[in-house]
Amino acid sequence: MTLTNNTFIGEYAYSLDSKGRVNIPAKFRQALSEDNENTFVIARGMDPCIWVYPLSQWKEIETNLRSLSSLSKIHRTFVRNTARYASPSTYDKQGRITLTPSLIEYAGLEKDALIIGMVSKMEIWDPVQMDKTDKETIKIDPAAYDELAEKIIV
Amino acid sequence: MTLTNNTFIGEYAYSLDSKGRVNIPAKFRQALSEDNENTFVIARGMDPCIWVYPLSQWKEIETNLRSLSSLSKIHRTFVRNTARYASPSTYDKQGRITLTPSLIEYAGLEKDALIIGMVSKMEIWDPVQMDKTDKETIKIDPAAYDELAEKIIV
DNA sequence: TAAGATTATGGGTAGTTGTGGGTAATTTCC
DNA sequence: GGAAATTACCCACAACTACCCATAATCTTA
Repeated sequence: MTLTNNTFIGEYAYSLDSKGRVNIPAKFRQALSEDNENTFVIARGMDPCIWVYPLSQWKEIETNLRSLSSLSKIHRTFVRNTARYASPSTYDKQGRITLTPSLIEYAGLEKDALIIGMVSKMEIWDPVQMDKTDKETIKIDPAAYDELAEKIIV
Repeated sequence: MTLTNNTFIGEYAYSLDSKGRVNIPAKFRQALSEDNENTFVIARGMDPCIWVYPLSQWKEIETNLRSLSSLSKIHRTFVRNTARYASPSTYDKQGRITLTPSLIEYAGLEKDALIIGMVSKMEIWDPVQMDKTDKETIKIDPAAYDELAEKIIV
């Protein structure tokens, strides 16, 4: 059952094949609205993982990037860092997208790949990196969550 | 897969041949709208790299340059620096553009050339220069950078 | 429960892409 | 005006990628 268009939740374990392809969970594919043309945009995450945006979502980011002027050094750097590692990827008849060697290396992917729904996008993790990050998460200051409480109701 | 007309993202490693030619990534060529007539305009970047605009985009820049008054010294300098080293370049049947010796020298290009999508234009870098610039990026004010990220990455 | 449909994974192939070099046309300079 | 140099255009090959098919495992449905 699909919840809402372009909304992704849940965790899936897949494998990366020798050609750098990973499956996109069927549920996520079904959640993708028509205007995305079966296409995602993969990019570097803030954590050591790959971010996967629906095409339409990425286009919004592109629009915002266009508003930045290259006269400003920090703007140039930001556009470069954001666009540089991004690449569109249409899933094939079997529902797989092809990852770039650069992103595979960045995320430390080898054989296994965890796909995690992040509501508006998804993340692809190497299980080892995920474990490591999970352990660090415990260290997060509870006060920070208190602050979050003001913004969001769970 | 082409995202939007005249929009460039991703990073590509190519080589500069003995005639000063570099390949333009096939994806970038496909993204170029018809009215550009297979032509880009190459110019000095603000960083030590070459900026490559679609012809139509460059025409807009020309319009903006026209609006700057020559009474102001900083305007004069800016217009001069921008226009001086700019030159149109149409790609050949194999998809390569020819760079000018002046720009090759400015960017410090030798054998390898990195082509980076900057959304509305692209950049051509020597890998050594790119590395150097990447390392300087660390010095950028994290607070200002985060603020940008919050605005741009939806 | 059994048959059919869907999903995850592997591999083959034809067309595309990147790179090198060659030749004819054009420009430059004496 | 003619030789030299430069530029634009063309061909060829190797590497790669997108697309296709095949199979096994899983889920759905009657």
